[in-house]
Amino acid sequence: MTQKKVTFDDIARYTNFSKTTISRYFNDPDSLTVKNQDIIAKALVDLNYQENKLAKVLANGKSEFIGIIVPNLYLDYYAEMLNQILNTYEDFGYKFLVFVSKNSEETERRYIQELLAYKIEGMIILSHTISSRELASYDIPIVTIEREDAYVNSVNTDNYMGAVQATSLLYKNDCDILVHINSVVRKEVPAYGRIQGFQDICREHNLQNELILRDLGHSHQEIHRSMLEIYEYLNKKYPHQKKGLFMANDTHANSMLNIIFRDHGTWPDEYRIIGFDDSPIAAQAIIPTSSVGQQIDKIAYEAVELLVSLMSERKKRRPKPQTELIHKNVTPILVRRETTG
Amino acid sequence: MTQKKVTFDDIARYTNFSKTTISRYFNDPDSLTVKNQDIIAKALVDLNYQENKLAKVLANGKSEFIGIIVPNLYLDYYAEMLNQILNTYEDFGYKFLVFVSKNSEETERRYIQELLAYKIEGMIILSHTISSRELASYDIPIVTIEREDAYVNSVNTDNYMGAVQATSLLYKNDCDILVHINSVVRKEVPAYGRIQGFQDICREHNLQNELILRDLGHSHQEIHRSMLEIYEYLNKKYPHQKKGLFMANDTHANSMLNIIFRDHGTWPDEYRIIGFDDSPIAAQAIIPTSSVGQQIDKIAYEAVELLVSLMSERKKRRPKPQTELIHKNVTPILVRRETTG
DNA sequence: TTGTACGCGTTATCAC
DNA sequence: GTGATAACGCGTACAA
Repeated sequence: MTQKKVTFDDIARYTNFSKTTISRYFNDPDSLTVKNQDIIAKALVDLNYQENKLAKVLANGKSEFIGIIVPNLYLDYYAEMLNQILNTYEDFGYKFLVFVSKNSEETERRYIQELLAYKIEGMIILSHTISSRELASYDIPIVTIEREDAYVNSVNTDNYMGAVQATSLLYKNDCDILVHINSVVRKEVPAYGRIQGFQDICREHNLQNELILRDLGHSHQEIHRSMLEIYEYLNKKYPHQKKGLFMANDTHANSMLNIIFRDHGTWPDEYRIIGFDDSPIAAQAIIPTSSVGQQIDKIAYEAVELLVSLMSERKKRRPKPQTELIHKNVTPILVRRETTG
Repeated sequence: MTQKKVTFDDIARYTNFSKTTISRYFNDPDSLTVKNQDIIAKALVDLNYQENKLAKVLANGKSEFIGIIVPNLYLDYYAEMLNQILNTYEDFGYKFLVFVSKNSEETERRYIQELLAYKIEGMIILSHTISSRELASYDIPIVTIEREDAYVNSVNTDNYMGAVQATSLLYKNDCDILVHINSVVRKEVPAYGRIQGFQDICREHNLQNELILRDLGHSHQEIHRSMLEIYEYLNKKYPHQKKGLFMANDTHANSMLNIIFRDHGTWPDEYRIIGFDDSPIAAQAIIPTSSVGQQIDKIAYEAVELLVSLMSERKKRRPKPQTELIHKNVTPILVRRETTG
């Protein structure tokens, strides 16, 4: 049996104050005498009061909701990012309404409508389906993470710097040939910087290098097959040369690593390998794998912090419209393990 | 500049209907003539109406919110479970407010209060900190997943059956000695069934066996160190015997697998190993690892479905109080890979 | 089929 | 320092 909720009216009646005073007890307690504060405090426990934030929202418009759309949660990167975002509740008090979008623009639009219906004050977008131009058309503060961001605020990893670090490390490992293996990445996506960084360093030091960009598949099996093909290709093309592999992520790196290791029965000097993200798999691999570690905690915090500042501006009596977009970059950290010297 | 929102009143004025008719258009459209439906539909786009579900909730009490508390998201198990739970939005329409609890009872209670303040209709609890007895004291439908559930409804994996399958498989692999390695598990937790199942099968077939229960640590490093110790211990105690290892999860299994593989340079016939959960790591390991796969999608769906039925009952004019708790079991699926014959 | 009037639980404005 | 009273946007008897 759902017991009927006790409201400010009940408390007011119980304490012989007015509804207004009860409200003030919560929002500006110091405007009451200490004595009266105690009276109300006691009444709250006596009556077992349960606050109703929805009524509050209706009255003052501040939902303290942030909407989130993530592409999935099976990639460790997104799971950890969501984790870190949710953790910011302790710092900012915003609650999160989370949707997982499965690559359909239409469903994603539905999700956004649903979020707007719940009066979210801002959005954090990690999915890639809807263009930033369309996102910007919603009249609400938005921060994206690691996706095309031409028309919206964003926080991204400095992919270029990450690639520079990774490539330089392979270079210092005296590799004869440097290879970057990645799927086809659009120029507008921050991750494109990984390709640029790789190329720039290779050019700068005049290094023999090869860029392998193609659809590598998504399932473990597909990726494994792709890596197997590439492995054989590299062995044929660059026999007895020391090959330095800069992989697009740690899953790819692990797959390639396993192939090499099983083929040799050990970790051969002929190969060097470095992944991206510093996912758990990098540390848990048969040979702990070097990786460019994204500072997920920092990215998440900065994204929420930025969004909070935008939302706060909105709540002011005379909010200044945002004049120019903010794009923050977070520098990745190179994690050196056993797959590089 | 936040444009002021258009409400039912605006639409009513624009169409010369009353507020009530507009409301009916949304909640019982067939009670209007088709012609009038069209008029209102047109007005909605003309005025660019944006529904406000919070006002709706305040009026009818149905928030369509479900609160979730997960312990973390770095374990693949929880991430995938959350993913599957969020996906049920397409089936049931409930939105999810998610909190990550970091093992403090106090913060978890705060989270629950916050959830209640937003008028959630039910809760799904995956964290372990608060006793089911206390959870039951909240006047709201609750379903837990894979945790102590004496006083609440729950959906769990049939851990006992999983252990039976795993142990039987090792037995059929002609192992001389079966070992179950786990942390210390309380009897009240569903996962305790893994220990029972292992023991029962060993007794039944009169198998030489050993139970290693101890704190194995949480970080990758700690786990690795524990596994190393256990590996050396087993080699010393059972030299030249074929050892069948039933591990508590795939992370442990992978750690042990790597140790064995690096020690031998290949996968020796002297060892058989099987993990639990069928996490990605099981397929991505240097030797694809056999595992007892939890049907996370099914568990998630059943949990939400059960919760929805409980919440629906509540919304009826004369809800029947729940007389007895419901505990559902989902049978795990044995995934055979290369670490068992 | 449509409209009137009030309620949902809180905040905001103005008065005292 | 405290209290009336009117919002906030929608649902729902009850009436017409």
